[in-house]
Amino acid sequence: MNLENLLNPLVKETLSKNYSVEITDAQLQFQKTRKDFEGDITLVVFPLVKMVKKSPEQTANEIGALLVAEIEMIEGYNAVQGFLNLILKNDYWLGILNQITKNQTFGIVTEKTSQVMVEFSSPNTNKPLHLGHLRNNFLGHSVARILDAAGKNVIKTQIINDRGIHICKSMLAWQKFGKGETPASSGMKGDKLVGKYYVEFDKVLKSQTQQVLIAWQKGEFEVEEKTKLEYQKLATLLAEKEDEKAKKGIEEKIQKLANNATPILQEAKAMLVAWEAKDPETVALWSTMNGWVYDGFATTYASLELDFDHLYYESDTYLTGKDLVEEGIRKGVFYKKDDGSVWIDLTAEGMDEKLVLRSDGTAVYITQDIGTAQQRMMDYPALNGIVYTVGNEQDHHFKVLFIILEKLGYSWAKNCYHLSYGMVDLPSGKMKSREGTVVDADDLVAEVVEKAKEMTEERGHIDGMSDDEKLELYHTIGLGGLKYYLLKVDPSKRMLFKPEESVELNGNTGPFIQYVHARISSLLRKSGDFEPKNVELTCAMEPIEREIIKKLSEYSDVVQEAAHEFSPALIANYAFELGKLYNNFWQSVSIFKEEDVTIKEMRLQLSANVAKVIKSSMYLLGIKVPERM
RNA sequence: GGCUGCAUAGUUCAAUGGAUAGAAUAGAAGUUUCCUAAACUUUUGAUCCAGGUUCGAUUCCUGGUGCGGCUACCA
Repeated sequence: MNLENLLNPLVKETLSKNYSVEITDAQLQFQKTRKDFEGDITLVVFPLVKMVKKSPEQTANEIGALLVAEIEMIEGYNAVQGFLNLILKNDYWLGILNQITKNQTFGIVTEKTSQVMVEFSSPNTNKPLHLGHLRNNFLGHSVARILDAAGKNVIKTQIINDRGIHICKSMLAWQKFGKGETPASSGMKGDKLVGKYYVEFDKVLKSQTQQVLIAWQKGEFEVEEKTKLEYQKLATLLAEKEDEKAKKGIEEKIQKLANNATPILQEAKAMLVAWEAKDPETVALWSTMNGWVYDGFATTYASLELDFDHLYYESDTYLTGKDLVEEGIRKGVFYKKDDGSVWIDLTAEGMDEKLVLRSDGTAVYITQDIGTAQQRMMDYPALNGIVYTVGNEQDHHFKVLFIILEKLGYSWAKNCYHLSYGMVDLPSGKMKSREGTVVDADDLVAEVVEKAKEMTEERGHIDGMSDDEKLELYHTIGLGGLKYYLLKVDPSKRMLFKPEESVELNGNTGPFIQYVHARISSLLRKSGDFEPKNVELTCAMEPIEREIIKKLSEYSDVVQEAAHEFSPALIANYAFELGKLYNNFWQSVSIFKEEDVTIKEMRLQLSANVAKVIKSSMYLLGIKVPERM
């Protein structure tokens, strides 16, 4: 029970009685008391001014006096402008502290009410994970834990994009230039090896595109008439335009046209068709190379401390998607064009037409998404919604997907939610694989762990730890810092990744919070006979202790709000604020030197509860907290 | 061009329509006979522009400026 809910009926009753009017919830606005004022909670009196028929300040004073007289737990008040700051009795807060002490799972809803699926990561199998995937992974994994803490039965999943033109590109390049290279023969991590051939493909594609363009400029066309005419049209247009921006757009279209006309891309496309036709040789190569990638991913996920409950593979679901498209044609949701391609008309929804099946009959991205959603609902009949953790460049895609699902007649479509997050930018700008500015996930983790090692050794707090324990600690600190850095920002916003700040240990960082936990652990170890028990309600308290209990009491609400907003950032901010308050307390109040046993006991309880809530909140972020550091 | 998102201290981020717009970092000045100084204290410094709604706007609405994203038979 939070303070606002507790006070609401009491205040309502008091006011109704004294002013003979019904008070609505809209009129009763509570908010947190700002820290420059004394008080535990603040009533905004502007909505009540008309009722009392006095100035805001006079209204506040009048109501304040009334509440102190009639509500037991309120000890005093002060009125500043239209704000009535209420001060509660010490024993209220000590009672809260005792409740928190008793509750081992404080803030967490343990009874599960409904089932929800959270999808995150979902990489392509043609290249290794990078920084962008890290934000996705940490976000999705954390949101899964937050929803679980808020009372949902959560299934963590991902859709592995294991088929499609992208993996064919790597396969083709390996076939052409690989000379049989394997992870075993080269000592390379599987995902890195496959990624290498994807880059290789891109290089060849680029050079062939140039050749095609040169040929076209000379008037040599070895392509379909349609392409030739299209090119000539664009070339004429380009010559006419003056505007730089318009020119660039046309140039891009020409590039794309030439791209499509290259022999190597034609080969890759043929390979995709062969794969969909289940050509044995193609399928064998496909499964070998995907196997390499999965081994590589497994290593990365393990080091990131991430896990999934159920994996879906696009190769298993895209056919369901194709079937559903057929069904949709019969239902009149989709229509077929003359060339055989299948579309949906979304102009009524203010959008364009959208392709759902290519003219060659192969599936596109959204085809399998339709199939996967259907498959999931069949696998988990009790499922009450799917959360898709995917970057905001796909906002449009998910809008379309959800409309399609609805049009296909699925009632659960309205429970699908796109957890859209902003891109991660580097100080140098956008990450671009073509320009080699992509930050590799494995490299980044190695870097932050190494940095944590250096910093920890410098401090020398861990003498006597075994080598294994030390390695684990460095990993906990480094990875914790990285996760916190990526999670503390509002997910929906674009963020800037500054490498030197991601390994920082001071300020608003993961290690700062971990340090609070390590200190309290040390304290509790030294206190020896400490065990949780009730604090006497008559115990004296410092203002900072009151602040900490107040902050602790907010944890449940923060968890609920984070679940509602799908925002780990709220948890991160909360944990940091709690840690900061505790550090302030630590600095100004002594525990072991305290002679009053009751006070000493209260301070230990307080410390133990701070450690408990920090551990719990960091768990929701997927971050471990050490006993020593 | 169309659709869409964002704009807050030097920098990176906060702020259910409410008080004197908070933190962190960078800058300046301090704190260690005491439970872990990866800490703490003090201090300098900001709402893109112009209107509108409101008792009250960083927040809502309109227009402008700047920066992203989408606008693929890519995913």
